[in-house]
Amino acid sequence: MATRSDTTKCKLYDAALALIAEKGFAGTTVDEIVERAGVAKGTVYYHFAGKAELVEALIAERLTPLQEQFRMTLEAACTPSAALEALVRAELEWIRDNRSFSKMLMTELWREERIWHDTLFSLRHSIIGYFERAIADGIAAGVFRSDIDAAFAASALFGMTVTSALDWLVFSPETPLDTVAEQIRRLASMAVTSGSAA
Amino acid sequence: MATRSDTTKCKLYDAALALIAEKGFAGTTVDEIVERAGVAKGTVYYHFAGKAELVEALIAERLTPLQEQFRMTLEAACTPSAALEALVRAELEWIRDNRSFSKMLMTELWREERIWHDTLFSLRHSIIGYFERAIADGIAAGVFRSDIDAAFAASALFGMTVTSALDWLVFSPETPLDTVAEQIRRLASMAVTSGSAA
Amino acid sequence: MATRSDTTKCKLYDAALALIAEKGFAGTTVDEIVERAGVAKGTVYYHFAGKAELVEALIAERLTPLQEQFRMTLEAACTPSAALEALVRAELEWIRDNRSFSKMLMTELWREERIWHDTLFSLRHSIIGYFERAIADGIAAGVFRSDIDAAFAASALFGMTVTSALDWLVFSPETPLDTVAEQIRRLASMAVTSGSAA
Amino acid sequence: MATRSDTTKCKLYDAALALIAEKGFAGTTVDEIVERAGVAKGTVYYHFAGKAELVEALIAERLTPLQEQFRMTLEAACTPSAALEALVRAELEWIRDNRSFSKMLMTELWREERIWHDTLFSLRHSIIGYFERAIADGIAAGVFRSDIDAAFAASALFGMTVTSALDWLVFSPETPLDTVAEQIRRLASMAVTSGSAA
DNA sequence: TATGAATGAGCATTCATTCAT
DNA sequence: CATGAATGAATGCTCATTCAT
Repeated sequence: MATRSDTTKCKLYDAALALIAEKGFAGTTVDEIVERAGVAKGTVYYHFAGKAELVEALIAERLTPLQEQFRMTLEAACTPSAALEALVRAELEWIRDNRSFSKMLMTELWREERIWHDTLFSLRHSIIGYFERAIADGIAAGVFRSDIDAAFAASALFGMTVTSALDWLVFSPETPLDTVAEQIRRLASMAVTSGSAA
Repeated sequence: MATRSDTTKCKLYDAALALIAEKGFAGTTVDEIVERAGVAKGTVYYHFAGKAELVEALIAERLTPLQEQFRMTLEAACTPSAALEALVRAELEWIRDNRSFSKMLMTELWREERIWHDTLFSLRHSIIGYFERAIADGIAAGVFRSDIDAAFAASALFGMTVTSALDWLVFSPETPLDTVAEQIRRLASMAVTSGSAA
Repeated sequence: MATRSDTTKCKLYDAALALIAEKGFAGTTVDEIVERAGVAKGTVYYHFAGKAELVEALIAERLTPLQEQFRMTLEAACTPSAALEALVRAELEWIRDNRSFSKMLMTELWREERIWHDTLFSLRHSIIGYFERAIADGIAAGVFRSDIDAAFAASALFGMTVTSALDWLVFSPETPLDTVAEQIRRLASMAVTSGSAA
Repeated sequence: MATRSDTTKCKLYDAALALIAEKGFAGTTVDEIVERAGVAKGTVYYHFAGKAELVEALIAERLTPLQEQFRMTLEAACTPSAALEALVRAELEWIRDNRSFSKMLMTELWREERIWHDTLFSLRHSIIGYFERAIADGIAAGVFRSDIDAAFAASALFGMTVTSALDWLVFSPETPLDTVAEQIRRLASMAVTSGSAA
């Protein structure tokens, strides 16, 4: 099933991802990518229209499983609180396991002129959508406070998790994921749980 | 007092900032910067050692007032809760008023090879430090829960605010700052306030 | 009789001719040729040694009938004047019916480094030879003036016809061939007919 | 008056012209041009948008004097016959003195996709216009036959001259210009002069 | 203090050709 | 007889930097 083309593309994806995470898109040359992938330069242009399109294809290919994972995470959870916790954990795990990809996403997400801008933004929107659904469910069920905007809170929690995750991986990678998840859980659950406020 | 040299540098700073925010550091050429600044190409190299050094100087010049503002914000607040709220508001205001700069910071922060990497990271560290101090004060005073790590929570709140701010500016810039600040205040205050947890 | 090989070659000839007429030899890629011909890239190299050799074979294949037509035209004419007129008409007809080929000939004729340069020049020489023979016959018969060089006049008339034909096809293709032929006949016959000069 | 820029551009024009006449536009590399011109590669792109634009500028720059020469030639002539003869002679002289340029014109004129296509065609049109005016004057004056189309005859004579000139330069460059001019004069003057026809 | 023509190493991309199937 | 994935030398172009004025 894995054709020769697929194998070659995969080698290119891996090489490009590792290099771009380290040096950025503009800082990575096609020469470096093909050298790392072990193919000739022309091969990139046989399979893709150009360097940017290679990255676009890479993003599309690697992002589908991520979205799928989030979808399943949300479906598996019984309560809104559990769903939120599971989503945070899934996000942390994915960032930990796809560090290169996460870093690339962080640095390329806000660059508006890139051709994969739309792909990236729709991903972001769809992921935050899962958080939003969990929060909206919690509000409807009365377990989450009703004076917050679900969409706003979703984006805020997502950003909190990303920031914490990157801090974690850069400054104290030896900390177990559970500890990080627990810290975020405490902050996040309190932030949205209904009850007495300040 | 404003010498001709200062005027020229300022024009270069403004031009570079606007362009880099839009297209990134690597995507912005010296030609574009000097054209927008209305000076000749050689002028950049008369005032700075190179393109990177121009940006480094720009960052250093624009960062001092930011830190100063945070310092004063923290000093002016009476209670830890008020301090946290004021810091969030200061962060939001700054991002709103320095949108280009914020965007540049977001995209360049994680690029390790850049010469201003250290400057940027120490800025981040210092800003988060203000949040951390407010949270630690609150924990010590018993108004904030003691089962969270002040440093961790500080970074998380900072990231939550940045993410919300960028979402705000990109997707719904017409929303008043007060509304955004209030949403974050609700999430943040609950997150750290001591009381019953989920 | 038409083997599969012949069919494939013919498809390649047609595709190559159309593209080269429009974009020139250097401006046409093998990829474009095979796409238009509907065959795979390797097929070109199965049948020909390379791109240049494909064009060389194409020229050789399409040129034989042209020369044959000129030979028969000359033989069929009774008088030198009629011969000249018939040659002009044959040239016009061929250019009209082989527009792509004519255009390719025009642009490639003066490119000395090409491998088919000799083929093309000998063709040109042979065609002009037919004109020359008709003019020389006319001079010998006393119906054409004797103060012109037959070879020179042949080349001049040939060039006049080509130029007029291309102008015709490019700028006023709706004009009937007869009108064009008649105009050239008037200019040409006067040019060579013996009588009083200016 | 000759600025540094002008000097550099001129060196590039000379180098490009010589090389393109020999090897064609597509066959000439920018590297070859700059090496022959004795400047660095970037210089081409400092002064022109690209290789094609360099050639476009070259054509525009070298064509103005040619048109001017034709205009003066036509004005200086007393009679239509003399005008025609002078135009033919001017064309021959120019082709002889600008052999590289002529050859480039011949091979690039029919390539429709080039950016200088319009420039080249309007030149052609303007030059043929001078022939046309002379012929039309002769017809009006009764010295040229009235059964030919002035525009058609102009194009035909122009083409006849070009073809003869290139034949001359390629196959018998030792022939004096006067001999060639005289041959063409005989053919051309007879072709258009009013009198008994075949 | 400022200019802008010139530089050249580095880059993305093209494309005729090869070859295993 | 035909394919199409792979190749890599060659090419047009970019752009940070230099320097004479």
